[in-house]
Amino acid sequence: MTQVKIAKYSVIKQYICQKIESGQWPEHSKVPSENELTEQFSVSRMTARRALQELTEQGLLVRSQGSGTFVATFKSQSSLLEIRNIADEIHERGHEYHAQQLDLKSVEVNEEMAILLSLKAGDKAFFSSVLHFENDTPIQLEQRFVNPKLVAEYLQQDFTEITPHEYLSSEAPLTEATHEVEAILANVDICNLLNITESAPCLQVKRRTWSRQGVVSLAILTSPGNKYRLGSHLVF
Amino acid sequence: MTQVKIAKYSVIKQYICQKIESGQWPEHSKVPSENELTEQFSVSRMTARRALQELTEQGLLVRSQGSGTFVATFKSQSSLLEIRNIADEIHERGHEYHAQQLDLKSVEVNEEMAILLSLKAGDKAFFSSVLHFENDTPIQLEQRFVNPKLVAEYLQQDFTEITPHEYLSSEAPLTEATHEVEAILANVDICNLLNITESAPCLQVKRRTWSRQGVVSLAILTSPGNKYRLGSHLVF
DNA sequence: GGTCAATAGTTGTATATACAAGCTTGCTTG
DNA sequence: CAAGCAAGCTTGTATATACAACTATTGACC
Repeated sequence: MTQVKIAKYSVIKQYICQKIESGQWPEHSKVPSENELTEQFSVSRMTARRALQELTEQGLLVRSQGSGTFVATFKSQSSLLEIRNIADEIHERGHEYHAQQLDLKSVEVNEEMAILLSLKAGDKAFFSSVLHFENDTPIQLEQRFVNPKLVAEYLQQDFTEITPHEYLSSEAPLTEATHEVEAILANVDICNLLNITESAPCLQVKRRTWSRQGVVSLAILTSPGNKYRLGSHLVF
Repeated sequence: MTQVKIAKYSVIKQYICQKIESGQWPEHSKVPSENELTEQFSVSRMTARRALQELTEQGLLVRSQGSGTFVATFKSQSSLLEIRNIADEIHERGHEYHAQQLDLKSVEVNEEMAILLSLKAGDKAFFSSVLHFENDTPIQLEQRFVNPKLVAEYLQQDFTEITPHEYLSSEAPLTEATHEVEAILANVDICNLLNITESAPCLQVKRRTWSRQGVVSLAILTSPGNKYRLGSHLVF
């Protein structure tokens, strides 16, 4: 029996992450200062600092000399990869953006999707489908499959201020996701939705998140014109 | 006149980066230990450590308790984004990989490419084109445009152990790159090269690197079957 | 009431130290 | 010669301390 020693700074990181993930510390809220954490966990300031420092580098926190440490916003966290937030980009082009909810139902999953959602083939999954428009031109069809275990949690939400799709889109901040990008020819139904000919190539992005397992997103972008942009960062 | 104070750990980072970028410290080579940097720069161990630590988090170095710190390999650096290194993936599928150099010539650039390469439209650029095969099936056409200013440097290389295309592929480790992914229908020439029908959709990835500006890569992948995979990482 | 300065609190940088944990090397010992 | 142990190096964790730089608040003064 080997006792795995857990580093103190790692315990503090876990603590802070749990607070953020559970929503107890919302975006922009102030995080305990280095001195407060020092007292609370009976560690030296450098140890407390290390926890805050690393979480800042991971994009969960934002620090400002003189003012304090704060929970980062979603936007600043998802600097690398984002299928969905196309609204900003469209507005930057000076165009109007709006979305239309198409489906919100229960469907039987096929074999591949079953594996991705930790289900058995034929099981029911929650399905949400939204069409995104740029100036009344449909540009992206987004489909989302959700493990029904998460739907219970979903139904407990108060939807007066948030749409169902928005809730399902709001993965936890601690998102580790894998994306698969593929060029496809869409089927008839999708072509009609996106108002394109059947020979037009489309970009399909499949996204699996790990922190909130059981959610798979599928985005189909019309092309050409719609590009999936990625930036990697390496500066200091 | 304000004097900008430069942190000591930052100076050490710059020093190490310069050594790696210039090739003086190749992949896998050992980097000075914390104690050596402590003496060399007359700083405390914690300051030297911070430089190594941050460069490790940025993926330039790899550290191993007990053995030392080493320059990371390309592979471990490009954990996020890589157009080109499909060979490994093909081998993992148990298939054979090989590549064929098609072109290696000078071409006039169009307006768009001129901007990307900091040239004027009609200027000459260096052009390299390589076809990648999986079990004798062409799966990816890769085209590379290079600013002629870099070609001088290119010609000074010793090509006994490295092919021209490999050299042009070996961007500096400090790569900040932007990728644009798009679904397209390839033109006749490319369809012939990739041995696909003209109605088959293709995935086009355009990559611009910033650390070695003046290189633009264009990869065209046949589809379906070829996916462009991305992973984001957030673990501790 | 408005302006400015002092102050307290915050993060940023840097040092010196100590011990733990893992790897490498070389020497001892059987 | 081989096995194994010990020494010495490396990085990892943690503490205590000091000062710098920046911010927001407070309070005094005009």
